[in-house]
Amino acid sequence: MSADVVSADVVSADVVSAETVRDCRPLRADAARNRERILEAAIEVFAERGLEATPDDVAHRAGVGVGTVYRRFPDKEALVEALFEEAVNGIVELALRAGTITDSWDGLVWFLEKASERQAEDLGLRDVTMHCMYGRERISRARERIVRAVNRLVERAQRDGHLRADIVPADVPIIELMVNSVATTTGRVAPDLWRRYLAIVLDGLSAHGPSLSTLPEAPTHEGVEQALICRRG
Amino acid sequence: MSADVVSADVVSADVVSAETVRDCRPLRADAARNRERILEAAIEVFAERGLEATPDDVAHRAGVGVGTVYRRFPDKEALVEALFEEAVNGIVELALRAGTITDSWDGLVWFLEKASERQAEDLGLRDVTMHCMYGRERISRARERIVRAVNRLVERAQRDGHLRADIVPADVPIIELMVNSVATTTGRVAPDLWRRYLAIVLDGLSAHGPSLSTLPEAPTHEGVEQALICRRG
DNA sequence: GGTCAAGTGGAGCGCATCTCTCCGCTTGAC
DNA sequence: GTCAAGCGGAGAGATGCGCTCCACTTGACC
Repeated sequence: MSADVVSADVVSADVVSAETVRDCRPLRADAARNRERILEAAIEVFAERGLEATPDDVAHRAGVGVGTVYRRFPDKEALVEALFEEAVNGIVELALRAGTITDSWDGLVWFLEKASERQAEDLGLRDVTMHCMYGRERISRARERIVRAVNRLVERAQRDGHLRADIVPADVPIIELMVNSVATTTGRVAPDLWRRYLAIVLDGLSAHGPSLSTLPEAPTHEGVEQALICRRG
Repeated sequence: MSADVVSADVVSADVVSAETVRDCRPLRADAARNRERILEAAIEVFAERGLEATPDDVAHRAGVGVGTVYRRFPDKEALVEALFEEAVNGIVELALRAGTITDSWDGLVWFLEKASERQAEDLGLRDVTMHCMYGRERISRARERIVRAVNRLVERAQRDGHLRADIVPADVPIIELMVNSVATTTGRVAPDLWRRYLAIVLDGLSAHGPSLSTLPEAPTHEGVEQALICRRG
């Protein structure tokens, strides 16, 4: 890949991975401005459409050409990593903060709600946390930290007798998967509907039985039908 | 579409939709045999890969050429409809039979389990029942019958005080969506894992609190990780 | 103001993947 | 033996992807 440029510029060839150029020579003013625009556009576009959004979409939203995107980021994966390392670390932080909430059940509930909320708002974040494949290096390390923090949340809630004893930490990602699937499918029609099903699942996880607190707003028959029509293959 | 054949064969042009030919003139022996092979292959292929399986896949599995498939079925949708009308009606039947089970809660649980089971075994059926888009004519009529039968199941279970009063019939397809998403994602690694999450959700739906019956086998951390890696985009 | 590396835009390449057609060859029915 | 019916499968045509290439523009520095 970089081998075919060697003839032109031998010295800088191995340093020039477009991302690291940033701290070698300062970008020209217009280039720096465009870089910011690209990042902002990428955040929006990936949040709306998930990782299936294309670099062309990002470029268009940023008001630049695709070439400009590829000048700053060697490929799509680099762009995704640059964007989502922070966001995934945000989830780690949620899990850690949840551990500081006094009531262990409240902590677990708070984590599941906040994590689902972020993933419902940002389909790119959902894809990055759920489907591994992207971001081997930095992001998957963050994923491991999430696992450890979630382990502690689960064990603590069980020790306190709030969470059913037959739940295991590995249930948590599956539960998030279920809630995500609702958010993905019904998001356009009813952006907060997933909360209702998270509440139902939480009642099923509780060692004390249903919370008896009323569920979030119910879906309409028409709304559900509309949401199920024409969703992504 | 059929307009450009007119010059060749005016008289039969409007009757000759390849599906209806069956009851005009009997197929030649070998053609009839191939038709059966195609249907059998299609059942297998769509069950394994869902509606994203291609007519080429079906032809290959049946040991015939694609042309032969298109000779019998005018297009992919016709093939899908021919296959799944029966299967979707099977779901209607499940809902009706569930209504005859003496205990209304048991009836609802039985329906959700059986319906999920069929959809976990047959990804094509899952796609046909959940995503509308395919099979406007015959299949979507069956879907309406499912809705009516499910309404009755839900109302009966609530009247008897087994199902939480704040659940509505439209919750049922969403719950199936959640369970399906688990079956789809973890199916290869742990084909029965979805039962565990259906059980959790059912505990959340019950007006009496957790069933206290032990949950189906828990997932392993490794299994979950493996299932989340490399799934469909 | 002139110079030129740095930066730009977007047409388009190469690839993959779909659904479906076309046509020369084969075969079963009479 | 005849020939319509049936057959296989190459490939047309559409779509959509990630990414490259290069003629042109522009900001930074003298």
